[in-house]
Amino acid sequence: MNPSADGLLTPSDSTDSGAQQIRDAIRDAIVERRLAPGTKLSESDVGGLFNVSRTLARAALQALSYEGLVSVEKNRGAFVAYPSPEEARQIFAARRLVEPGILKSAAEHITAAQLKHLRHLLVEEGRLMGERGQSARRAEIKASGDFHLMLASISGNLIMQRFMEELVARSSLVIALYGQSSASSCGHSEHGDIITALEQKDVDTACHLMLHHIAHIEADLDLRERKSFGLKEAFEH
Amino acid sequence: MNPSADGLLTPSDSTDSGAQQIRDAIRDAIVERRLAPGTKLSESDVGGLFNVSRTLARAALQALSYEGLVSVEKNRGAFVAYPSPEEARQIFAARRLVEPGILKSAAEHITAAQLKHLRHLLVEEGRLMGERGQSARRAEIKASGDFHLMLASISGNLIMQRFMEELVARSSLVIALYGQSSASSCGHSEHGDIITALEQKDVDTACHLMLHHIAHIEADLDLRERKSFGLKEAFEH
DNA sequence: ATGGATTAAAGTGTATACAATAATTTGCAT
DNA sequence: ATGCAAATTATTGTATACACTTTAATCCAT
Repeated sequence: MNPSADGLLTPSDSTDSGAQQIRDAIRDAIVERRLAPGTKLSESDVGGLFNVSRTLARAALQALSYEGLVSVEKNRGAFVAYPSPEEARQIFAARRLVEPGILKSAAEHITAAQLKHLRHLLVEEGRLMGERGQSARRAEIKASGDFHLMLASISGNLIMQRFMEELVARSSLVIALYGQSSASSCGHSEHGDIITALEQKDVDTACHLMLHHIAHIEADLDLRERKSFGLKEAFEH
Repeated sequence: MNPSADGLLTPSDSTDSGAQQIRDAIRDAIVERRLAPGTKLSESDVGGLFNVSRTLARAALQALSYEGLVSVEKNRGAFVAYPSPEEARQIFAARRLVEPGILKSAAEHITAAQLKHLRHLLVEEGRLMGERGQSARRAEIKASGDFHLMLASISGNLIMQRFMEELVARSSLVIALYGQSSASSCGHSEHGDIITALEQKDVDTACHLMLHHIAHIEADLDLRERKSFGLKEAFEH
């Protein structure tokens, strides 16, 4: 039985090539934090939820494990990834390493239309910050990531784009686990500043702002080992 | 029937968890260029070669497609990837973007033992350059990549390490397709120079040398669209 | 012979079936 | 009641089976 997965996923009524679809749906659920880290994803449950056989469910889970969003343990099954503090540090180290370069490349290629699109994403993000409720929060989380992904897309490098997709998704998991201030939105204005620097073709400033921005997100994390003690320890004293 | 796969792969006699093993074996075969770009990898053939069912063969091929080493076309099957010139450019752009950062991080963490290990890899690489024959060539290709992977490993970031593994493997495919001077070894001395710079804690120089090195490899490529025209066109005039 | 439609073969997409492993429950002795 | 062992259940690992798509081969008409 998996009560926590009830109604969490949205099996889209579609005509597509199977596993990919399921993978995307589960990924969205993880990134938007409808599925908590550590949640068991049994093949039968996943298959049942999407009305497919275990074969496809398994393929989807396997795919997600390559992205680092799901960890599969031999003979034990798949779980929503539960990144360790060290893993979290490495994820953000990777972003610090990579995002300035992406930004630089994006600055070289960016068109007026794309700049407008970025601004559009920004106001959308702002609007969601104003709204209240679960679904607005989820949309906000996604929007915040989309800003970074849009930059990767503008950079014109598909490989870096896919890599950033992985990093952004995993970041969402890390923030879900270790984030403190519920305001994941704190970085909103920083996004705006980066766009402004881009508009002015000031790449160095933009990169600087980006590093600052990532540092801000990281600063909101409490990366102490969560021992996840069970019942007994939890109620001692 | 797939004659070209005959005797190319080495089904290791092992006790492991199935698909992973097959994936690794095929990846090695691709990276060491025993499998040419475009080669069809049918699920039955792969399964037969490793004495497993299509299920596992398929899983392995799927996994390789996530790494960009194999491309699977719906209802048509899996093929050793045949990167386009544009894809090739993006792979090397990604390396230029990422490797200086990795090198910087490696320089911060490197120990004396690791430096020694790097030097050891270097002499091994040199030794292989001297030898003659297919298997030496393959080993040399692998050794050349291992230098870059070792740096990623030293950087201490598992995520960047895995990313570099993907980039190095795909680079091998690109060189197989578009490389001109058969001497993939031309970069050997440059590897040495980078190590020397590392020894002297001169990170800036090391990064510079690295960028130069990557540029050198790229310069040896002829990135023109290969139309791969068939028979008729090939014999017109 | 050549071109095109039809038919046969081969291969992939997905579901199901069976074997092996891990988790859970039951039963028993203390 | 508590702790351990055996048996039961559930879940994963892998193979096989069947449906569907693509590719190749065959056949006929021109």
